[in-house]
Amino acid sequence: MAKGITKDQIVAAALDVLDEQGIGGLTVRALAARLDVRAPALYWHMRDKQEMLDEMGTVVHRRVAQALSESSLGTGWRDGLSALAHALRSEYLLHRDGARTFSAARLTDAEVLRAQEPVLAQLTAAGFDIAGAADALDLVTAFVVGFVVEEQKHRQSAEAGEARLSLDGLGETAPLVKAAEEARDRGDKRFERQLRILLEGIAAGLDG
Amino acid sequence: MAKGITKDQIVAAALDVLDEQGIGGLTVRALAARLDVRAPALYWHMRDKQEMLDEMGTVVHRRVAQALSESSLGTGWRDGLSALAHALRSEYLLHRDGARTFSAARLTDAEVLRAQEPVLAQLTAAGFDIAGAADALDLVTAFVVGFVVEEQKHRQSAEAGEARLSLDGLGETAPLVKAAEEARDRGDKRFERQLRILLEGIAAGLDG
DNA sequence: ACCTGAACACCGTTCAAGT
DNA sequence: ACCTGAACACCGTTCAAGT
Repeated sequence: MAKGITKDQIVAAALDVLDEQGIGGLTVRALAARLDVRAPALYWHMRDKQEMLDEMGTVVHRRVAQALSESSLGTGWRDGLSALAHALRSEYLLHRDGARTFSAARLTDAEVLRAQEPVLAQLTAAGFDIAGAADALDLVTAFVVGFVVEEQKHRQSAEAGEARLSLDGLGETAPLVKAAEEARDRGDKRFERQLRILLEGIAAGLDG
Repeated sequence: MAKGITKDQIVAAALDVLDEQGIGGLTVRALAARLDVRAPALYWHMRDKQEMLDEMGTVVHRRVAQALSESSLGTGWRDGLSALAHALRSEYLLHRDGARTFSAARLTDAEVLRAQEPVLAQLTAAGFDIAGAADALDLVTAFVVGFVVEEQKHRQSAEAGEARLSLDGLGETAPLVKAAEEARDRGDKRFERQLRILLEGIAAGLDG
């Protein structure tokens, strides 16, 4: 029973393959094998591989929207943007190569954007005009994408046990670069600090 | 005369192929053809394709460092970070798929990091501790990466004449999302505004 | 409607062999 | 030292044919 593969199943399986094999191992054949069909079967359900990647990104961003709608109800614009940032980072971090993969995808469903409505409402209620609200939202989004791209790049080279760039030569002529490298922590605390700085800048636009 | 291909020539040719064919057209064979050799010849000069991508990213970031060292001399931390942001965005925008391609690369030369020294010096001179200076610098970098990734994604789908996501269905239930979409300009002005907001947040950390 | 087998035009990479 | 020819094990995608 329940014969035939659905688009949702394809996307779910693709996310599994992504996690296990990484973006380089996410091939149409590997995906087909996981679904127990031959590769050409997938082309009955999707136009090409890019469409599959776009659908994957849309599903992940739908989850971001879902998490956002569950977390930011009834609070101020700061909490709204913070919830957006956290939801986006969390969903990206859930998947191997998530930031690179999903930030490159193009949404196939405009409904996903609806989750921005309450955040924009909070911002405009606080006194931002619509352009300022859009800037604030886009700024937070760009930061999270850039942050997690870098975060996952480091995480992977660490897991692969790859040689870090030696900073020995910089010790004498660039002591601050070396000190900054050593002072840099990784992970949640760093994200929270930088997000807070960003939100400060947005808040400053209210009275400027 | 001048027989034999050099690593620098390979990287330069690879950047040309990237601009003409995009990241998907940047194959080892296409690169070899441009250099008038057969594909296996390239493997005498590099270990694999990833090393080539890393070298490309390193060259581009060296240019960012160069531009930075020429533009921010003798000014305050704000100008230093602003120059960094502009140099990074400019060099990324110079190449097709630049943000995606180069932000994924891993630096092969620590010397590139030396360009951060004057910026970090400006920040610490202004009163930031080393961790705060590193946060400020990383925050600006993450923003630029995220901003240009999005910028080039939109630019390409526009050039390819691809269908924009229809927002019609959102008109009644998500008017702010629709208004924000219509209010959003693209390009330099938007970048300048968002960068200014970011710098405001960093400045706030000095007295907080 | 949904899937397969076979095939096409590619990939990145290796390696013996050439100069 | 530097490059080629040939080959290997793959890719994404198409399409006639099957059910």
